[in-house]
Amino acid sequence: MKNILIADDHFLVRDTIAAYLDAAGDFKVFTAHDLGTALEIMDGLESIDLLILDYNMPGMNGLQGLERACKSYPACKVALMSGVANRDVANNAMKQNARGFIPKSLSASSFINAIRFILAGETYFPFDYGTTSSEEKNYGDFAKISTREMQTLEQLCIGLSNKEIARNLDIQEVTVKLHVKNLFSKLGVSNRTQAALLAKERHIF
Amino acid sequence: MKNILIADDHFLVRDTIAAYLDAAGDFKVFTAHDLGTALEIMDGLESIDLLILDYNMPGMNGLQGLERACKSYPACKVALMSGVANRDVANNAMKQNARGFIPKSLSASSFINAIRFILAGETYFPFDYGTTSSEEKNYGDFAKISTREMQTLEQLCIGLSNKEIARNLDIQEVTVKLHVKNLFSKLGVSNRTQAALLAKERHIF
DNA sequence: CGAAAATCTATACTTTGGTATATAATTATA
DNA sequence: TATAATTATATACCAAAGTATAGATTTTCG
Repeated sequence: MKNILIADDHFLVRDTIAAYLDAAGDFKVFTAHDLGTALEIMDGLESIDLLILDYNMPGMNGLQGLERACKSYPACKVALMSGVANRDVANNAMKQNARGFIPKSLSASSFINAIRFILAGETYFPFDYGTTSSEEKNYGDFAKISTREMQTLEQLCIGLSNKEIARNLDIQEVTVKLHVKNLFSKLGVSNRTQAALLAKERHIF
Repeated sequence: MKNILIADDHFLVRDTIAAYLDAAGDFKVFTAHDLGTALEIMDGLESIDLLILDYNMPGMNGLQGLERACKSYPACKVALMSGVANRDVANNAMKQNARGFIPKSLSASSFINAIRFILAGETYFPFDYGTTSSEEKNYGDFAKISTREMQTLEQLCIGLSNKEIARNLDIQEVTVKLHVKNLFSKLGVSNRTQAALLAKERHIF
């Protein structure tokens, strides 16, 4: 049973992956929402076998966060994960001590395989990733959902109205409507019920 | 491993109970939505140990359905289940060959116990049930949800709009609104998202 | 048959949801 | 420091959701 720590600031991405790994059975999964708390967990009781860091995450500062993690915990395998980084970033990550670069465009099964590969002591690097340095797409899974949008989604998932959400988040109702609308397009749904059902289905909340 | 057949025309009641029994582990659960299909299943491959019949269900015609089932399958234990029947009905059911009378007001754990009790060869009858013949309450679980309302709920659970539901059921939008409103009060929720989430949570659809 | 429940529709109304556009302050980061 | 993304707000508008009441039809069942 290997211990894996996933650090990503987006619930949607993080918890979906965590749930998936958990279901695989032979992993014990921990999560963090920024580099700071990730390193705190590393210092804690559990010995982590694999640390997966999101490239875009509070505290990362580009590849500085990766470097810091690699130096602080040389015994731990560290992989960089990103949905938007280009080939240059991936290459530079591997030049430091990263054991792998994981694009979020990976399928779920490929993802598991990549992780097993890295845990086995190999390094995982998709050579065909980002054929051109400046190529940047909107990868499969989800478009980036911001913190505030995620908080809004959380309240959508208990069936609250825009007015109630506004009160809870201490913002205006119009602002809630904005977040809600953006959530719809990012999730690919057309109303709040579908959004809530989708989030529940993927075990986000 | 005992075989149990639950016959109830309301998805909400039937499948919630089925799921609960299934989770208990030592039962194999079958379901039917009216007396006719229940008896068909009885004629089928599986030998049913316990048949639970809803008092209000297509084909039952009061206690006639119970009588018919008891006579057709004397080897099978038959219990009557109801959320609205009064003491008279319960008494008459026991006078026929019913092995038990199960009010829907029963708690989940009491329900399991009642079933084990009956399967063990005893008869289950709650003596304090319906202290007065004419007493009729709205019992715990759910108020009766009609066929049409259930169909509406099903479509709510995939996030459809009233207009879309109306088109699918080939009725007017106002009618859908009526069903939706009735669903809310029966489920104890205040909007369609909550209704969908509740139904999903209880694994109805 | 006759009473009760379920189903359907109509009209009318208020509230909420969802879209659009524009503006601005804040924060992150190259 | 300049640029981009996030967050927030305002105004305005239309569509959809939800409530209420009343009437009509059909089904169910004693």
